[in-house]
Amino acid sequence: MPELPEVETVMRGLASVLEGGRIRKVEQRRPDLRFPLPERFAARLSGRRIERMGRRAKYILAHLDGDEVLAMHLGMTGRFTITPPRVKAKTPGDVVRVAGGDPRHDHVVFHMASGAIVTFNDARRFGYMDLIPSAGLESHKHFAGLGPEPLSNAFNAETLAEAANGRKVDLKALLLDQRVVAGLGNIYVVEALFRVGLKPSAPASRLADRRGRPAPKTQALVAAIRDILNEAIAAGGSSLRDYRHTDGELGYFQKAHQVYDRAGEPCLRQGCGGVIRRTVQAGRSSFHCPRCQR
DNA sequence: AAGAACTCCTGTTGGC
DNA sequence: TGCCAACAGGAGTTCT
Repeated sequence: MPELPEVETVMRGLASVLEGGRIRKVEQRRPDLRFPLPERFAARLSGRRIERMGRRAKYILAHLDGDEVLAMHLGMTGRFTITPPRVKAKTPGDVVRVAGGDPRHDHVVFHMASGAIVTFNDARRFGYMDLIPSAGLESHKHFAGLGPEPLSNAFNAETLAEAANGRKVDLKALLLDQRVVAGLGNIYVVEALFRVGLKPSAPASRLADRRGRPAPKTQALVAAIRDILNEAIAAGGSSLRDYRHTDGELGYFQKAHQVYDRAGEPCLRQGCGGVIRRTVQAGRSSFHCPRCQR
């Protein structure tokens, strides 16, 4: 569900109440999410100060005192809700319920010294959390293989062409591969390919010439990915079926989707007249305009 | 070893 | 209206 812009938006929302704050107590309501939670998870977090919030790929990072990082992944349906200090719920959990989903899926609850309460809710439990020593973060198994951040200079036409060179997968699969570029998901890949007129099923090798140098459209694709992510972050992240900002407000970037979930609807490019088509690649939906994507 | 298939889990949606 | 299959924004693991 959440891709880089949504994760960034959630992280910023969390930073407003967590950064510089101290964790008073953590309620861990089940032993695992997608993976087992760390040993003595709640006990190890209580009393810790959150020095800084950050993000890497689709991971939200809470840098703790004592040189450990709490890494959190939202999976498909993970969400955080914030109950600010001094909000008195009529019944316990009342405020959280506004946007937090079914209370049965409240798995981890952070009680801050400030009085703020941050609740992690995840129906499908594809999300996970881990406590990792700061020094070993980049070499941790979840992070070691990650490709460059798409908004950093490390992601550019040259590195993308290099990653695509000789690959047999299609463009869709290449861009979803977190080892190639970290943070894209189904929606933004589909949207970026539309912008540059490449169809999702085209071979990834089209991004490189015979020497592994960038092909003509490679630079445009890099630029489109950056633009789309920046626009989405600016808009506060997408809001789809089960996504909410941490404060319960709906996002609105879905209004800007040009092809995603628009099967059968007209292509929005001026004068195109094509009809958006849904296809399935590796069990996942893709959308493209057959007239302007080749 | 790359690439594709399968898997985890629950909620929602669309077709009949 | 009710029922049930299909599908959902992720990604690690297992196969071929």
